[in-house]
Amino acid sequence: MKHIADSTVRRLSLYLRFLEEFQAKGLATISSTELAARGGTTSAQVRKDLSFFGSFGKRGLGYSVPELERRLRRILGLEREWRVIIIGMGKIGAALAGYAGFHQRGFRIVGLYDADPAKVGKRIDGHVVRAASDLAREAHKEGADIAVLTVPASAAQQAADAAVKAGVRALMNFAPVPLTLPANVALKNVNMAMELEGLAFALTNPG
Amino acid sequence: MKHIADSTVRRLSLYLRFLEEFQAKGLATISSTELAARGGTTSAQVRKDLSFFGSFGKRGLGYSVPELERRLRRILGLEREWRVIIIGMGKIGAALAGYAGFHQRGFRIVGLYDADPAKVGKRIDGHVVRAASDLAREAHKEGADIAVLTVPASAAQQAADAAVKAGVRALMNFAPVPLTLPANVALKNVNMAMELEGLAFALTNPG
DNA sequence: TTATGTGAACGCATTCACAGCC
DNA sequence: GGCTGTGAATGCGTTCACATAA
Repeated sequence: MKHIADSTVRRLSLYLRFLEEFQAKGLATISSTELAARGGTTSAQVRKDLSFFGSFGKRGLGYSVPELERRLRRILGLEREWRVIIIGMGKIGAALAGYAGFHQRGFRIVGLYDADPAKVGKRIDGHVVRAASDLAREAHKEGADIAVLTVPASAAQQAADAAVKAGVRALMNFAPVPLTLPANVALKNVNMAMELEGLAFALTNPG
Repeated sequence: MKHIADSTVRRLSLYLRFLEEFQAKGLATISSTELAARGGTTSAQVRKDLSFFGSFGKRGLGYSVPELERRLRRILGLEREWRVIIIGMGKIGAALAGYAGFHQRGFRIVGLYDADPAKVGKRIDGHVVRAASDLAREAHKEGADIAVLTVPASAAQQAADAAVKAGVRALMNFAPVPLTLPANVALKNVNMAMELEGLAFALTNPG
């Protein structure tokens, strides 16, 4: 398949959210213009985004809400369940363990890990925290697909390596360090402080 | 000033992190090539990013680490302290209240808010949680610059409006809804579930 | 008439390549 | 010689505009 831009994938996620709302309202069809208005983009953008994956609409009418929703689910890979582990049970990690937004989207937490013996064995949101040293073995057994890294920067690369060894093929990294990974492992960096810095920049350089 | 791309600002934040590391190692100068290697980009990209703001380097030599660090701080608006409030003391909000990464960067928490009376009055990381209904008055008094929104989707727009009324000029929104704001208010949306969906897409459509 | 699907045009971020300076 | 700074070239995502279909 043609390469799809990151920005396109983000918008597809957005469209899916809006479609769920429209679905809940009982609307049967929706036009690219309506979807665009809801998502702060343009109708041409919506049509172009969808056209990468096929022709789902009816000319003169628009898109069938339930059908487009189903198509987007399939495109985004949300028709199956994804098994997620979280490594690092600090505040952010523990908060994510109980984040409802994950579960709603078919992401299932199958393991929580921490290197601190004081935390190992404790229960967080119904999961027993396991020792980081058991990660490779346990996570492999659980068939983990995705790992969320909420460990200190100094431990991030090691944790990532262990996750990869356990068969994880995608990482969401909250640690503020660049990770080195095999080419076939997907990576998404999230950095709260950097987001705030973006806002500080916007406030400092208005316009 | 010329318009600066979002992606450029992100990289500037990255460069600053790396400069701090180099500074800690006692290195006096650094080349665009070294900075690029550390940040997963190219030397031309580094030089172009910096050139938007002036000429900080020495031909044949590179950049002075402490000077470039200072310059980046100024560019990003990190020479002053920013006053931050967090609205919504659910798990994510409470976790962010204690996130060290904010404080290290000069972001100071000046208020925590929640609509739930059961939470109001409680202490979280040294701050007393205040009633959301007092937001406009209190936040104004505290001179809040930035608000972090960690409320349910249904409450997000209302909370955003109250924050703006209190004089906040930048919002970091964790709620999965598009916000409508005055043009002069900066906005950054963060959505964990959407990030995970991006990984699911990458796993489903490899290459 | 209405709204999709898409090639073409556009604009902007990235990369190239080299002149200029240390 | 080494590395910056920057116009020029490139590549790519977005927007335009219209042929096409309901």
